[in-house]
Amino acid sequence: MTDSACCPPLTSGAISAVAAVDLAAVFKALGDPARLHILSALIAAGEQICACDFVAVAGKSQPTVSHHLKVLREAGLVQGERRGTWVWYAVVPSRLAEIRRALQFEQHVSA
Amino acid sequence: MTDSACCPPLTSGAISAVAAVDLAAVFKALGDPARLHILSALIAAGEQICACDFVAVAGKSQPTVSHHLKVLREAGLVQGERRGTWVWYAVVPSRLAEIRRALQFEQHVSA
DNA sequence: CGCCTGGATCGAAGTGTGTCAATACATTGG
DNA sequence: CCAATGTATTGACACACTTCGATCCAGGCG
Repeated sequence: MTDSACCPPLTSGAISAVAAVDLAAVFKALGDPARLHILSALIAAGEQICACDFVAVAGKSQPTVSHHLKVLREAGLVQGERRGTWVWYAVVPSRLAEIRRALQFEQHVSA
Repeated sequence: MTDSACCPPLTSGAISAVAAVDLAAVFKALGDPARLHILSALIAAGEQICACDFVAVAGKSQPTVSHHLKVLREAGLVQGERRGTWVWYAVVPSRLAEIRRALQFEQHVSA
């Protein structure tokens, strides 16, 4: 590294290693079209949606959809509630808000 | 599908297929800790950063960092400008704003 | 109780991604 | 023009991810 020419003392970055891994995990969960379709349907609906509908929404097989729902669940983006035979899913708005907040990355632009 | 019991006419979701693929691509670019470190450093700095610094920021080899910078570039998240021997990178704020907006997914909650 | 349906899990195949060593390209300096 | 340094590309390898068929688990219904 040519310290003399171009290098401010940054070196460690502004985000912690664990925070980076955590955030990356959430973004990775969002980084699939099928999962975005599911999430979009949930948000557009504004209410719970039966898991059985996501097969049509995502255009994927039932096991695949179940897998995607698990990923979204583990990312804290959706919540599943068993109601009799069916499982109803809902978005977790606070989680979405968190991510939006993270996306401005402490960009405290001096208000 | 048991239409009688649980299925509203959703079926197609609220986001188009192409939009889903596009958005997913951006989120995929954000879905790596090394890239988040780079982006975070850029935003925290609030100014351009020499590419040579990212090796320390990300803790990865020079080719790996170059690869990540390419991914961020192609996602429209950062911009590189060659200035003599070095290349200086800057974040693209409008792109970040776009993504934050997408994250509320047309949640026009009846305003 | 046995059956049926919705949902999750398992196993496997194919593809994509992160990583680095080696190398090529670009620009400055002698 | 050649050497030196910063950056990008290539090739290769290991690992993770998406996908689906087959199977298993759970809850209602005859």
